[in-house]
Amino acid sequence: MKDVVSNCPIEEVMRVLSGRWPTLLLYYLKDDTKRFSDLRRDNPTLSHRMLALELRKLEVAGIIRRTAYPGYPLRVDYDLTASGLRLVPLIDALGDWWENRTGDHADPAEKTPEQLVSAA
Amino acid sequence: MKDVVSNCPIEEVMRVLSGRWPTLLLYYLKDDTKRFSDLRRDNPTLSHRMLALELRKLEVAGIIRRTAYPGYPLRVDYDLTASGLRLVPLIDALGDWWENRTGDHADPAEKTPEQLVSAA
DNA sequence: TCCTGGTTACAAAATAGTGCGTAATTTACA
DNA sequence: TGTAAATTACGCACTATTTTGTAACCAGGA
Repeated sequence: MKDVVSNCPIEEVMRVLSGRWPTLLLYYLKDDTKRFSDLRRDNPTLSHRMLALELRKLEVAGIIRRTAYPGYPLRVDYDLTASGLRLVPLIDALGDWWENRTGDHADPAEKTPEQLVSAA
Repeated sequence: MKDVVSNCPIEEVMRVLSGRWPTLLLYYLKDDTKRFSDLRRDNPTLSHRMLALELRKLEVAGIIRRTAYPGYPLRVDYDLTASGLRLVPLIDALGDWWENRTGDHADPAEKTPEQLVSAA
């Protein structure tokens, strides 16, 4: 089951946004235009292969724009598209939610679990 | 580099939400309380093992609540916590963004790419 | 024996990292 | 003047690591 076309927008966004790198790259590109080598320097734990793959994925998804200039040495710029920019606050909202989420999974039950049992 | 503690909330949410199942489960539990076996029936492509793993991950993250009743046959209910419910609209927003994102990655450049080159 | 909700061990599959190759021009240097 | 070396953004093949699936096992009562 490789590429199941989902027709569900949420499933599709998540396919693009899942993983460590997409949101990270989003943030590196949020305010600036960056080059491939800039992004690599920005975080060394991201291999050039992954960077290339992720950048392409985000480009195809219309989140970032790739601008290649002719001549050598090569030169390619990356920045967010208008859509990409609109995505940023949504991701921020997730971050805020995470920070402010209550620990209500540990609270004194509101669902009459009189016969509640501690997990196996 | 196994479990890098990120201190970045966005990185942390994405670690929980990444993959096919988290958001799907969120939707199955959005309005109803479900049992393990319900969720399995709801979508057969999710293996028994993965369901157990994902449910635990979401529980630890405070997104869903697990309620186990004593006695056999076993009986365990799952539903969203208050935090989990608050997460739903944020995920919806992502879905909306995806559906309405413009194809501006293909538009007539607004960034003077006079010497633009088609990608390799 | 079946039921439910797991867990574990092992195998298979998907995903990520490493290192080499490449292109066209400039600079380095003898 | 000729040539070797560096530069940048990848693609590719091979390997390492991680994730996921499969199947078997458990508990204890009906």
